[in-house]
Amino acid sequence: MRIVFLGTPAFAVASLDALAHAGHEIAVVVAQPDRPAGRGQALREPATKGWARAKGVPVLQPEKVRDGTLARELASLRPDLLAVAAYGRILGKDLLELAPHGAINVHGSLLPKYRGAAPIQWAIAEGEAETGVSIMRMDEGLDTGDVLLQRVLPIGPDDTSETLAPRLAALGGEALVEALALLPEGALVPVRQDETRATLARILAKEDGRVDFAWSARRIRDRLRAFTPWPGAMTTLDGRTVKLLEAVEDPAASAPPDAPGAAVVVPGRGLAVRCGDGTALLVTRLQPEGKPPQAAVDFANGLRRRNFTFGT
RNA sequence: CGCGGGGUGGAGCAGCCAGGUAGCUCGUCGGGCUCAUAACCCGAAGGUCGCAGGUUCAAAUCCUGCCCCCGCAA
Repeated sequence: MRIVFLGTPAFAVASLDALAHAGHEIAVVVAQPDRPAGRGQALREPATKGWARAKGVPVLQPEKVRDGTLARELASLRPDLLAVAAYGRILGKDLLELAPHGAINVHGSLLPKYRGAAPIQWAIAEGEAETGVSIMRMDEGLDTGDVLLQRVLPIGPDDTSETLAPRLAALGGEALVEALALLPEGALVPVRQDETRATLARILAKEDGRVDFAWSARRIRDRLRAFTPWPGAMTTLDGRTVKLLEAVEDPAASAPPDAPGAAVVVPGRGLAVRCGDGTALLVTRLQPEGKPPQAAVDFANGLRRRNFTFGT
């Protein structure tokens, strides 16, 4: 098919690649505009734009998608279908109805759960044992369209968003190609989403990374995995930010029983931190503000005390 | 020129502001203790203090330039 692709980050690249390898024609890639990013605030281009440049596919990066300009431009390309993966904008009716086969979306969750911008992260944060991808027919809502096809993927106990996202993205690409093969035959049955089971995976904010040691160790670790690599899991010590990079639930619960956040050095292993509900977290790797990532044991060696309290 | 922290034996840090003695917690190696241990005791090796200039009798420390790492912000 002749496809107009809308997508921005690395997650979308897997779908692009899958479509191309399946023999579909990518007429144009539509991505979010380049944004200033990184130290020194240089412009950073979306991952999909990089892919398109490498393949010689034209790229559009409109600031506005609802003023009709984009729709007219895309319509002139006479696509069979709009394929969308993590584009980052809600599409209007003009775009949804632009192609004969409409607009098909790849979403990184088992809809209706985790609708929205950060489905992969919130699935991990909620401690899910499995998630998946959904191929859906888009409507004007936020991930509310009828589901055409779903594929399940287990979440490993040590998975982070960084390790899970590529697998989910690849699975999404496969599912998309499969759906497009079945679509013209009418072999896909659109299934309405059960609104009563819908949840929202809202976009992440920096503040989501702040750890509250009144939570259980399990919850803190789930969020740490979910928010890796961004926004991470951070706390403070003596007014300086400390990112927690790796941690496990501490069965020995060797942390001091006092206040949440109270920590003690466990020689050779890390830092045991008191959490909520009588649990403890053994932090094994962290990164102090302004310093490179380091083993928690090394961090402890640099401190001149054996116990202290995070969150201060 | 967006804001800021930092480069000191293998690791993480102190020392710098008030120049002169290389420190701390670990790791490594050797020895000891112990049923045993990531525990404890004794001893040892290992450092051009990021690089280059300057000031000084004397620079990790003061001044100038450069390189590299990182946090924030986006």
